[in-house]
Amino acid sequence: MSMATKNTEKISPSPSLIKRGSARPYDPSLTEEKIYKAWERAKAFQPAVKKPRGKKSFSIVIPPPNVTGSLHMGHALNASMQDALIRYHRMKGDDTVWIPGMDHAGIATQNVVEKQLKKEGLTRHDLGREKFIERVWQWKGQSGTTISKQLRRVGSSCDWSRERFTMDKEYVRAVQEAFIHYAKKGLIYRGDRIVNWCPRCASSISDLEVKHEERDGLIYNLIYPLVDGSGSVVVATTRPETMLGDTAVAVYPSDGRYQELVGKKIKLPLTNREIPIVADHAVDKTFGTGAVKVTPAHDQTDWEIGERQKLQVINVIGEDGKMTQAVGLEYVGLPTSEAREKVLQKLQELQLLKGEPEKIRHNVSLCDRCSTVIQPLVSKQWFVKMGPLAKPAIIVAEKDLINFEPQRWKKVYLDWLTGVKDWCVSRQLWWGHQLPVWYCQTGRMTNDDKRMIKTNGHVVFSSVKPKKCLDCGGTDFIQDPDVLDTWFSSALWPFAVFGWPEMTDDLARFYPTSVLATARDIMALWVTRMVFSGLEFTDKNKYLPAKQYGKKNLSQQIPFKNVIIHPTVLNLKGQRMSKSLGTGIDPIDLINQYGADAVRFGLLIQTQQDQQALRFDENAVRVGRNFANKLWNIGKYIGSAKKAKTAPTLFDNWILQRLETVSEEVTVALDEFRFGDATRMLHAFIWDEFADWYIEVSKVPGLTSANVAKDVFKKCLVLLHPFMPFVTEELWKDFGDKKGMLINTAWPKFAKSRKKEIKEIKYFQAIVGELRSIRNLLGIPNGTKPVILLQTERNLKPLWPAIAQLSNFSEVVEKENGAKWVSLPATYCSKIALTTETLSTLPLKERLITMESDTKKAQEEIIKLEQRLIQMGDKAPVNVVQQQRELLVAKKLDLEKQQNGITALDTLIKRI
RNA sequence: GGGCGCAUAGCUCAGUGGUAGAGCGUUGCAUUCACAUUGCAAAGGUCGAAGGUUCGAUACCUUCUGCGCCCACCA
Repeated sequence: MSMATKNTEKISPSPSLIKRGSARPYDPSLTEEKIYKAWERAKAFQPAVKKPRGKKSFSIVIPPPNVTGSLHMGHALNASMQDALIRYHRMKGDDTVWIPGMDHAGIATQNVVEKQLKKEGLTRHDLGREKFIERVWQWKGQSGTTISKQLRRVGSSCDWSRERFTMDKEYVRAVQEAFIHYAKKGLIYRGDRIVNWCPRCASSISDLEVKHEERDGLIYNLIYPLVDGSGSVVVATTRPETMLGDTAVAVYPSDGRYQELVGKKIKLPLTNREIPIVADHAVDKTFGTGAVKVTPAHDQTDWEIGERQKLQVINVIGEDGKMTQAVGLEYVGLPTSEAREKVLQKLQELQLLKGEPEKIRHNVSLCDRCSTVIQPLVSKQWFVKMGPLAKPAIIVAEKDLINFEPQRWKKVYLDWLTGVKDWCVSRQLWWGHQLPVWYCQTGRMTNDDKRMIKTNGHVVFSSVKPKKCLDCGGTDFIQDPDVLDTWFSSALWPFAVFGWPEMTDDLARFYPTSVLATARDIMALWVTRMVFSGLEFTDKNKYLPAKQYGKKNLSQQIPFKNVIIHPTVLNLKGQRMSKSLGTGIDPIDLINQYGADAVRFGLLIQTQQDQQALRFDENAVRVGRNFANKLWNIGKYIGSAKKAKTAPTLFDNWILQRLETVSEEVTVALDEFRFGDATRMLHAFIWDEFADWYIEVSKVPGLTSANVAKDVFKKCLVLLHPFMPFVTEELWKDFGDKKGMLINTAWPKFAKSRKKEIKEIKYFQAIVGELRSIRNLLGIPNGTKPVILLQTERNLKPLWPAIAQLSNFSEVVEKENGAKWVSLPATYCSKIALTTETLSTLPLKERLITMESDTKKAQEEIIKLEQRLIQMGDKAPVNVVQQQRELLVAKKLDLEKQQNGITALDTLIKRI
């Protein structure tokens, strides 16, 4: 490597790109990475070491993405919102922190690694648990940084020094602590329950991890003979093989057809068993024959009937999806599909099938992760009792101690918690938090571990292997092989990230958090569980049972004050963005193409209140990119102007007042989480008012002050920074205070505007607009700059140079100084006129047609107004009538001026 | 089956009991100008349908239609 190359590499940090006379347009790829690094170097994302006195804290915990995940548009939107809030509050001077991190995502991650193994022809069982977990950690190390890198690309100002992972040592401790606490409190139990079993994952999965799909199937009618030979009952099923596990036939209690049969017994075909006919309300008497076979072991509803009717439970399908020993030699070991064929064949032989099977479209339950058909079955699982936990979580929402945005989500939250069933928390996976449950192999237990508690059946709850059994002194323990549901650990996220169960400084300082921003699909799965976990575990950070659910107490324990449920990002056709469907867009591709500022801005500007879906339009990102470029060019232009302190002009005062208003509106919008409004307002103000009017006027000498232009621009950069952090930070090098970076600059305070100048400027703008229209209408070539005669209601003489410049006339005059003037159609001006000389060179004939059609429209409007006034009579409020009358007068005047203009032109044409 | 949301310009969406708005797209004009990732101008809408309330409804109420989402045990 030559010395020269080395030297060039050392040239950095550099002055701003503007000063280096950068090529246009603005190129985000030259700035974004450098700026992000500069922020990190400056530790700009970290709060002060100690909490500053008298400062409010503002904290957000990121919804932890799956460790194997990569950024999708939903994440990008999620991050853009959170970062906007974080940057805003940081600038406001709040004690601000944004905690990043990742979720180990039990099933999802395990599946990914299992798929890899499959390619090598291996299963996890070939490796064994330890090796397999090692392998998952390896994969985590490999892919786990992807999403955090991507979050950095977006510009997320997370405090990476506080990054957390749900499988970190400290976090594991929190999870164990929580489980053991529930156990001590008697909220944990183990039982045989019907669960959704995924034969492929070989694990139980929660209701929320099950998806439903409509499929075609066959429904068979089976004939069940009565024991006493007095007849038979016909039952329908889509899964004939489960009949081997039937332990009853159920009918609706008041169903006349079967009244006499209730209490009688059925001789269950293909088995030696006799099963009762029971009456249960769960039966729909209008469906099929009104009699239903009951298989408590393999159907959710049947399980519930079984509970009520005290029925026997016979497991006929095993965890491997094959028939169990319980069915007899003929079927044992058969996959359900084969067992079905065999059962049908047998029944056919016995003439116990009634008619041909019918086609039916029905819902099939599938595993959300691997789309395998769910097999409901009974197995031993650990449960958390939900009743006592849900109650306070319901109360805090009912008392509005949590603010949902949009509000209607409160109902969804409450509905879910109100109907919640006990939570099956055990999963038969290897990747996750292994249950802190130990089974004493000898029978006695000791209590030398503080956290060890005795339960029935020689079970010890402990984070470490117990040393001795309390009762029998046994030292032989086996840990339960199951792991906890991933959501069990995510539920602790808002406080576990701060070091709970230790009473850390961070926990005291940042908990409860300020805002939780998430997509709506994990409302039930996650938000509700964080709330009840928070209420349970953060009572003065001792996580003891909160005895009183008083308002004061609870509000300190709710993990967040605001829940923002943001829209799902869809594509333009309204389809879900999905990699597998090929309907997804990679945000990183967009960032590469347009820059992070553009992507953030483009996403946020498309959001609005109460929206449930966002149809992502790449055009919005282009708007963002163009806007960044516009800022860049404004910067170049204003930066080159000479500094000259002058007394504020009319235009100065106007733009300053508008700025105050916009500052206030943007601030309020941010406080109310209206990101779309905030970005739209800034875009409109900076582009349509500041650039198109103020800066254009500034090209006329003496009408504006350079220092005001700079001040306004500077404030614009501050206001825009939460949304477009990079380009604003880059420009700050030229416009900001020499001392610090924009990220640390104070959010502007605003004063009420007086609005006097605003009316004046509006009038000015209307006149310029009218003149520009006339230019276009008459087809005056751009190169031609005629003199124009103008008479206006207000005295605008000082602004004439500006009017001339902006509407592209050489000069504005007010008196008919000898030349021959022809009046033109006008609305805002009392009189607009051009010389015959100018007009005679123009294609007036064609233009007249357009003008005449315009007058027709005006006439129609007048008629409409007149009719409306008649209709109103004296029934409408006086002020409204008055307003309409004034409107009518104005319209009539406009029409008259237009008609005069047309007549004048017409005369002119005839003369020429 | 229960619940929720949406329907306004070609597209994505604001909005209001009394002139229908933006961005993108389209059309025309403009390139020695900070910016063509630009500027100026313009065209474009029975505000999903039907009733009701009202002097007046795109807006408020009811029903319907279409689309989307969530929850649920239909064999």
